Amino acid sequence: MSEPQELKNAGLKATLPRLKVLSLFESSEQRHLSAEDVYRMLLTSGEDIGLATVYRVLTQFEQAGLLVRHHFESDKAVFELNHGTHHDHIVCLQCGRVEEFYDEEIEARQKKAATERGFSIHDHSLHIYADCTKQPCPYKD
Amino acid sequence: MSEPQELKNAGLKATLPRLKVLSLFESSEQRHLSAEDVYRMLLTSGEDIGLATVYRVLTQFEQAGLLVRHHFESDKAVFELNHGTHHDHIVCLQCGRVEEFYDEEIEARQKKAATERGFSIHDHSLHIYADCTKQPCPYKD
DNA sequence: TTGAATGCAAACGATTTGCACCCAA
DNA sequence: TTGGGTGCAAATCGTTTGCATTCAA
Repeated sequence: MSEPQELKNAGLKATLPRLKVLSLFESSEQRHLSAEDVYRMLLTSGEDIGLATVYRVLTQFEQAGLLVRHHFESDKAVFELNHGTHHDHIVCLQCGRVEEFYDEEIEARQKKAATERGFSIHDHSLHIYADCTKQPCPYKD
Repeated sequence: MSEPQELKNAGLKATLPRLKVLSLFESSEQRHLSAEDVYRMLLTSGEDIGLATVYRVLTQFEQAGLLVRHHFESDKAVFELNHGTHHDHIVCLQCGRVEEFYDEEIEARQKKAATERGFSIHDHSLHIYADCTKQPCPYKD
């Protein structure tokens, strides 16, 4: 499906900033991007898009279900394409490396613990904070 | 152990603001408090303590191991007394209710997933985000 | 006495918002 | 044409920091 069509299906006008942000996520090898990341990457590739617009577009994409927002214990939010399949994250607190994983048993036990305590669980990923054991950490923050 | 003594053991001078903040956590029925919460509760009980001091004291207590800091997906950090035993949290995104739990199997599987992917895990609690199923949510935010 | 701790106000970094201008439908 | 979208700058919000003053040891 074309990107303009993806946006229309999400109920959003196919404007230039939206197309650029969407294709950035679809082409970037980094799955998790902050607003600043997106803003800087767009500037670098010669686009003239304001930071406020980036924030607005990211929020709209989140509401439309195109992106998922995470916080990862840092001050700034990161976004990733919503590929529909639920998964959790392991995040290195030193370098920011993120790996995804899924464990059926963890999901089931989470759900049970929540239900027993009067909660209805969200389809919200767990974040496990850790340190890379590789020396040195393979990414810089 | 007396509170002044607890502070000294933690390597901190027993100043009035520190004593007040510590005893607030030890006497509050709410385990999880933000800096603003602490600040307002101190003001209410007639103490004259600056917000900046509250932030400094909370950070020092965290570094000294007296408190643990969490983010709980909201914009502001909350702190709880460090009672030494590791536990995870289930947080209602509507009302902020927090319940603690511990599941051996979840811990083991987390650790395994992390190790397999080149991470050394932190003793950092998981946060499970959910909605209260009780009507209405029993706490207000 | 004296360096550490505080209070206040200014500074900060991430994010949001008001408003005049612009563009996709 | 026209209402939503955008850029810019100013405003927010939580948190931190500089500095002169105060206090615990």
